[in-house]
Amino acid sequence: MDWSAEAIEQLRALWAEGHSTAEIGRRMGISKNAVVGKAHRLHLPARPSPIQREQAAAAAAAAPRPAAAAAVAAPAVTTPMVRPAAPPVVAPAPRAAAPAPAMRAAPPPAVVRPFQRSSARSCCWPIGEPGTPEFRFCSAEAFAGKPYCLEHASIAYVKARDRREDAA
DNA sequence: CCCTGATTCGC
DNA sequence: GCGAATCAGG
Repeated sequence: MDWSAEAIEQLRALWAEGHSTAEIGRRMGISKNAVVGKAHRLHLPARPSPIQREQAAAAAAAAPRPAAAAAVAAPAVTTPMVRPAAPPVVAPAPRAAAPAPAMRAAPPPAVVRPFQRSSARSCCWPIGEPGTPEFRFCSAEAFAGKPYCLEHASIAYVKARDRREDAA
């Protein structure tokens, strides 16, 4: 896997959209290990892993402060709709700064058609982290009725293999 | 057994 | 830097 700028962009985009590492791997034709390894090296915001969640929970149980205990006891508001649930107040984890990546502000760079107006023909490939000020869309001229420019369409439309998440 | 993500470590 | 192997959990 040569991690070209596009590849990294795609990884970032998919990661920011909250896809599982295996799913990202499937889409990019690489292993989930490659995905998670690269993500780690890129210092992408770690999403709550089963393991860490358990460890945090164990830590919470081990050192139950009143406030934390109350938080745990409470139904903890509603579960976010996005799958990678942000580590809520419940976790007094040392890695507290978990930035809750999931925002789903970005159109999935996949077969799903985002908000493509018939008149709008600028590429809506997401650039940057959704939710950050830097986040924007490519906005280059889109390619022949597609929501993306030629460059991004080439990486957006990937082999329709086993995609479970966006198979709308 | 399917899945999840993180870390390790030889390359 | 890369990613398979491995770990650790659901």
